[in-house]
Parts: sequence; structure tokens; C-alpha cells
Amino acid sequence: MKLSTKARYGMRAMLDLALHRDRVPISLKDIAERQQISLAYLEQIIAPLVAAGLIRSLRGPKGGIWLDRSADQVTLKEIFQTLEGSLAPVECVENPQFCSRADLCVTREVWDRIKEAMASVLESTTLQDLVDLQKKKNGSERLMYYI
Amino acid sequence: MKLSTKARYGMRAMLDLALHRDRVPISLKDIAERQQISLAYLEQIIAPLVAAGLIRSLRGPKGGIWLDRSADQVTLKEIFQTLEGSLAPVECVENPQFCSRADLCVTREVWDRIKEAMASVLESTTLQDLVDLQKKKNGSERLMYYI
DNA sequence: TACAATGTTTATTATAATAGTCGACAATAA
DNA sequence: TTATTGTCGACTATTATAATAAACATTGTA
Repeated sequence: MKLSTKARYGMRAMLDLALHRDRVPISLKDIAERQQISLAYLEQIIAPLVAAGLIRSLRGPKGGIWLDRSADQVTLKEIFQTLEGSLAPVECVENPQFCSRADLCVTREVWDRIKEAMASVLESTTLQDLVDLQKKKNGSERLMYYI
Repeated sequence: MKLSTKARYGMRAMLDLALHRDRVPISLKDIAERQQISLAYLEQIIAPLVAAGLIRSLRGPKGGIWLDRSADQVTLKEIFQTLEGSLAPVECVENPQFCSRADLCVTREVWDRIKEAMASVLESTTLQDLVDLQKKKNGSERLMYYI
């Protein structure tokens, strides 16, 4: 049960945005270079985040993207769900009619608990928490991330 | 991030075994029928559980499989890991050298927390817990599961 | 106004994983 | 001895993933 690269890269891209809030749009090209993701692929990852209203964008020279809210108002759950869909590890958790056994099956309860455990982590963490973690972690290596 | 059918079916098969502890081997055919899984596919799911020592087996007439331990001694984590591999949602959590950014990347911390949250649920639940849940849930429908 | 620099959208593709099926084989109780 | 079980390996169809690429739309600036 592995995460897709879209969710992995997308989370990195969102953190990159949060770390570079300079009141100017950040170009996809810059993010792609810093995060070592191909520009073309990054475009595909950013698109749903724009559609979900987490990111805003502007085309043209000096264009780019930026967070629509302050980092402490964006939970990782929103990002995750936008890129990966439901948190449920099996379809029947959200969609009982997916399996005819759903109403009798107690393994479903297990998968639901896992969903809730994941939700708890992702709801309680914001982009700002990641920013703080990053700053704390970098210490002297800060320059790598801020220049 | 969805579970494979192997883990889904395998968890059901293990619960089926725990519910039918009658001191006799249970045939794969019976489990396949009750759980609505093809026999051929179920064989593939059972094999790693036997290899992991969770299940024992006997061939021939009246042969079948059974739990090697009592249900309260089998955590769901063991079953999950046997069928699905690591709990880590991204490779770098277990294998830092998977990604060159691993030591600086704080999204990795998020994925690790998710892994731990899942582990917590799966470690703290045993097959016996599922058996109890099932009995409680079934009530009058018990017969469906016990005959 | 022209144009270069950006984001947007859609199509296409290669690779791998999933979810099985099938057939030959091995062991064993009756 | 034989029918009944589990074991093992090969095979296959379908789908998802992880991209690449090309054409297009917008916009700041010279």
C-alpha cells in the first residue's frame, strides 16, 4: 500500500510553496528544479491543487503559483485528499454497496480504524507545522532552502 | 492508496479460520466458498501465511489449514505485513537511501507518522478481537457464520 | 503592438502491478 | 490404491502509474 508519486511530489511542492512565500508568484519551473521533478509532470500535480482552491495561479511573465491561504490554515489532509482521493484503504469503508458483505464484515471495521488513524495525523498537521519542522531541521543548512 | 485484494481477502480468510476453530483442519475450498474467493486465488493468499508460520496445513483427504496460535496471539499487523509488506506508505521511510533528499526532507516525517498510526491500530488488534466483534455484530445472524 | 514567458489542457506511451486462471505435482487418509 | 486435499510455477488480461510531449491560452514588458 504505497503512496503515488503525485501525492509525494505534491506534498513537497506545497511545502516548497510555503517555504517561499515572498509575496510573488513562484514559477513551476523553480519548484520543479528545487524538488527535482520534471516540469511537465509537476504541471499535472499542480492542476488539481489549483482546481481544489488550495493554490492560485497567474500566467505570463513573472507568473506563477502561490498558496491561497496562510500555511497554518492548510491541513495536510486537504492536500492528501486532493491528490490521492479518499483516505479509506478499501472502497467499502466509504461505499458500503461496493461489497455485498459490507454490513456483516468486521474486517471493514479495521480498515475504518486505519482510515481514522491516518485522518488524525493528517488533520492535525498543517503546512506551517512542516515549515517549522524544516526550519528546525535545517539549522545551518537553511541557506540551501531559502536561497 | 488502496489495499490489495490479497490483504483484504487474506484478512477475511484468517478471520474465517479463527471463527471455525473446531480442532479439525479447514479446507481451502470451504473458506473459498464462504468468503466468495476463487480457490485458485485463495491458494496464493494462503501460501505466504503458511510460510510466515501463522497457518499450518495438512494435505490429503480431511486435510486443510488451521491457525498455529490461538487467535488472541495473532495481531493483525503480522497478517498485514505478511500479505502487504511494510506499513510505510513511502519507501524512504524504511529505506533512507531510496531518496537522496531523505535526510533533509520533512514530508518523510509525515509519512513516518502515518506508518506509526497504522502500526498502532494493527498491533493493538488481534484476531480474537475480530472474533469478538463478529459475534457481537451478528447476534441472531450467528447461524450464518457458524453453520 | 509584438513577443517571450509563463500556466493549461489533452493525448500518448512505456512499464509495472494487480488480480486473477490453469495445469502439473505431492502428500495422505480411508 | 485412490480420491482428496494442499503446493508450486507458469501464464495472462486488465488497469494504474509515471511519466513525456505538443498545442494552446494568458499576460507582463519592451
